[in-house]
Amino acid sequence: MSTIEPTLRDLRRRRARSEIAATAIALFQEHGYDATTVDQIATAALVSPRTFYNYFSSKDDVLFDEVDAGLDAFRAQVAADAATAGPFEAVRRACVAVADHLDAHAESERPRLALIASVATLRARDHRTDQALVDAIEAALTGHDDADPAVPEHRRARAVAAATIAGLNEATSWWTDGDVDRTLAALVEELLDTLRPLYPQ
Amino acid sequence: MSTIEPTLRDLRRRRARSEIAATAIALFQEHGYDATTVDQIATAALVSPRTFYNYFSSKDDVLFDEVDAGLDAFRAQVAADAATAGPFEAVRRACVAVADHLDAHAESERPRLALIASVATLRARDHRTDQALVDAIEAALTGHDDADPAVPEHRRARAVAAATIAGLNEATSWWTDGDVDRTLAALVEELLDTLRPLYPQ
DNA sequence: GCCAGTATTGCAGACACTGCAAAAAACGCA
DNA sequence: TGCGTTTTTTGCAGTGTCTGCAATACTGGC
Repeated sequence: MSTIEPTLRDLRRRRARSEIAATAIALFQEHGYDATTVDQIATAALVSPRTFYNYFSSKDDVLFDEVDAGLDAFRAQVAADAATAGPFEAVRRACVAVADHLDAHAESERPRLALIASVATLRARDHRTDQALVDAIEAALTGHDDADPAVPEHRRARAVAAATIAGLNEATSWWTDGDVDRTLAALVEELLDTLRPLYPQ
Repeated sequence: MSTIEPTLRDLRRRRARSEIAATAIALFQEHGYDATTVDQIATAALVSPRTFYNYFSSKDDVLFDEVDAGLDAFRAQVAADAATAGPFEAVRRACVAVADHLDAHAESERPRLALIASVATLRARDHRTDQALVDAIEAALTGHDDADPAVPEHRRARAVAAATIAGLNEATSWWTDGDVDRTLAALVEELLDTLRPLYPQ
């Protein structure tokens, strides 16, 4: 059992998965999320509706295909930089890295984020991700992976973390809506500058 | 047509509504939100399932019956106090007022909030309320009801508003979970003290 | 006691999603 | 190449939320 051997079956499966996702997103863009049924996605992707659920646990799952990977990267980078550069710098770098990525893929990411923002169930799903991000920032501030809210210091850290993510979401929303003609990275830098006083030092 | 005449029909209707809501919430507490079907709620409330939807637009609507009224009160109080006492004080007073109310009705509000926090679709619904609260704080900071994100000053205001609400949600969550043995009002005061540096003056 | 407006209800149907078991396909190996 | 095993795909039946529609029951005013 070697560690890396992408079986032919795995490749096949991965291809099918991304094909279904691409089909679904295209339909969402064209007709809207609610107006697109799983049956339509399946038909367009040349599989049975039941097979769709073999690949995705729900209709909205299709829009959050790569977030988990990105989340892990964020967490790792924050944790790594926090030790050497302090929490604020760690958060700043990780956030700007994400922003750079979104700026670079604005063509596809903007409509995707707009879609998420516009549908309640999708926003709910996004909330889970936000919680994970808050956890990461909190850990950078406290040095612990699990903070006890009975400790005032930890409460403060978590509040700052939550405030940061909330602010970032606002910035992302401006960028997504095209309300302001700046890169997301620039908006994120500006936002973190606003929140700077909350961080130590 | 006088302005205030609660018709007998209206009273009837209001009573039916709150009876269904009470029945539903009791069932949610006992069996959990997901494990409770609309059919069960209707049966327990002695109405047909179809009638349930005459009173509530969805299963989760039942848990957000009075929030709109509370929201209006919050908005009004913030707007009123902002002019005389400044944005921070206005926000502080309004938030503490809400917290006091929740502390006073902890018996019923704590499980209700716990329920909301534990179910994704309910949290999504809560998000709408949060947006309205952010709007209210933003208005207190900018003096305008609709802020244009193209204006840096407005971006800053909205970011601060979003950060505040996010922090308040964290505080509420600690209180709801019973992780920390303090009143919500105390936690809210503490939180706003943390966020104080973000507000003008 | 009748009439108009309102509330309640049943029914059929759309849609998301699940469990189960059969059919089809892919794979490994001789 | 052919065969048995494993995986994948699929159909089917069913649950649950929610909607539109039309019939029925009811209420309040005259």
